[in-house]
Order: sequence, then C-alpha cells, then structure tokens
Amino acid sequence: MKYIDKLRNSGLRPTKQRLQICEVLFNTEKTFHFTINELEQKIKNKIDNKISLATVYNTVHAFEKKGYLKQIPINSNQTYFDTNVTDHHHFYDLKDQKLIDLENSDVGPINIKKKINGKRIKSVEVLVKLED
Amino acid sequence: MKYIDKLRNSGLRPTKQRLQICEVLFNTEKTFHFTINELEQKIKNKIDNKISLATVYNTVHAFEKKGYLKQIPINSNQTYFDTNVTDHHHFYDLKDQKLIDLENSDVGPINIKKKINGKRIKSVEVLVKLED
DNA sequence: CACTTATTTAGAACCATTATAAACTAGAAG
DNA sequence: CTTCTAGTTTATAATGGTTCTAAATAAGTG
Ligand SMILES: [Mn+2]
Ligand SMILES: [Mn+2]
Ligand SMILES: [Zn+2]
Ligand SMILES: [Zn+2]
Repeated sequence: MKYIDKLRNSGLRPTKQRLQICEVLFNTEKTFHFTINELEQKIKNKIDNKISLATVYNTVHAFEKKGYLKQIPINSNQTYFDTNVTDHHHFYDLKDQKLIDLENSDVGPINIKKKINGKRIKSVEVLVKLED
Repeated sequence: MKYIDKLRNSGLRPTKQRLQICEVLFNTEKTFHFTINELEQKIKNKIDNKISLATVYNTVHAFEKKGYLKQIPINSNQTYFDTNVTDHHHFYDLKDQKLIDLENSDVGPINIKKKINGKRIKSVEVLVKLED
C-alpha cells in the first residue's frame, strides 16, 4: 500500500481511516481544493464504512501539520484546503465560490521589498477575486 | 457633523450609533485593521452609551457594502476588516496574529496573465505570512 | 403632528469547528 | 501469541463567532 510508508515516516500510524482518506485526497490525477463538508461527501461516495466527522477533522489537521495539505486564506464560512502544497496563487470566483489554481508563470515573481525586524517570510500568496 | 452627509449620501440614516461608530472607525490619523470584538472594545472605551453587538455587526456590514470598509481574506476564527479600502497588500504575523499594510511600492505591480472566460478581475491581493 | 420605513436591540438560533472521554487499535516488548 | 501502552477513533457535547427574529424606537416626510 503506497500510503503506509508516507504515514509511518511522518510519525502517523497508518490506520484504515487515514489510508482511506489518503486515497480520496492524494490518489488523483490533479490536485484540488475542498472544504471539510466536501471531503466528507467524497469519502461517503468512495468507501463503504463510515468515518466519523471528528476523524475527518483530526486527519485533515494532522496532514496539514505534516505539510500534506494546506489551508487557503479566503473569507468563507468554511475553511478551504488544498492538496497542492507547492507555493502557488489562486483565482477565486466570487459567484461560484470556486478556487482555481494559477501557475506561477501566470503571475510572475513577487519581490517583497519591505522587511520586518526579526520576522521571516513564510509564504507569499496572491488571491485574485473574479466577478462577472 | 462631518459624517452626516457621508451617511445620507449613501442612503444610510445618520443615527447616533452610526455616527459614533464612524468616529471610532474613520476619525483617525492612520487606517487600521480590526475584528468585530476589537471594534466593540474601542467603542466601549470611546463612548458613554452602549451600542448593541447586533448594531455593530449591522453597521460594519452596511459600511462594507457601501465601500467604506473591506474584509481581509485571512484564516482566523474571526473576520478581519480594514478601514483602508484602497487596493493594497498585507503582512500577516502568524505569532501575534497582526496585520500590517504593505505599500504598493513594497511589492510592485502584479500582472495576471491568465484570463477566465466571462470573468473580470475584481481585486488582486497579496498576503505575506511572517514567522519568527 | 401623523404616518411610514429604517434602525436598534436583546436574545435566540445557527453551524462550523473544537473538546471530551470512553472504546478501540497499532505497534512494541516479552 | 499475549500483554502492555500510547495513539487513534468515535459519538456527542460544548464553544463561539455570526446571523436571525421580532418587538421597540427613531428618522424622515408631508
Ligand atoms: Mn488546521
Ligand atoms: Mn459582510
Ligand atoms: Zn490551489
Ligand atoms: Zn490593510
């Protein structure tokens, strides 16, 4: 099983639930964006047994901490996550409430000239809001 | 009173509560960022009477709709607002959970090359996360 | 003043997320 | 295999920011 080592190497026990969530999250052609609710639905459609909502939250947060997922800063009543953990930017379609990845070549390098004493830059993210 | 016309011209009745909230939000040297809770505290410190929490929410949303405030996309359990409604970017200090304005000259122009059919760009915002 | 409509308000409701604590399980040691 | 322990899952309750409700109040109009 291809996710067992990934989990073990991260110090996470490869439980049935985590492996199944890995299948839903990472066994795909393309990366994607999701809310916890959307992930719950995907899980329901893909597997037979039930995974409790608490476990879905726990697992998503564990994966986020290990760097397998990242949160996307957006104003929504639900938190958005991304299976694309590389540094990249987003379109946000305000009407459809859908996120679309931007390639770095679609934006170009961003050089932050200002420095804050004692702080390091952890990430630089561009959010482009779209309207009709 | 300097905010009466502003409100009337926006189709908002210049009530005592709205005028007092205007004083707290706009009668300052610098623009600033705030959550609803922080705004409530500022109001308590600055005025004698009480303004109900519902009115604070109502007013902030009314001002946002009229373009006097804007929401900042950030992952937090509370919504952040900005009295600086010009297009600008932010540092976000992850430890202190504080927002800091970036001047446009600190970032430089951002040219989005990708187009989405039938959609127009409404805003382009950069969020720079800072860690120690 | 009389009337209409907007606004304020306290409190309830909502709902995504987090906390709890008991049952279960993976991995290690014997 | 058996035992032991720390990690994990789970149902359910609690939390807390935000929104809703509906009654009281205030603003604007004539
Ligand atoms: Mn998280
Ligand atoms: Mn709003
Ligand atoms: Zn993405
Ligand atoms: Zn700002």
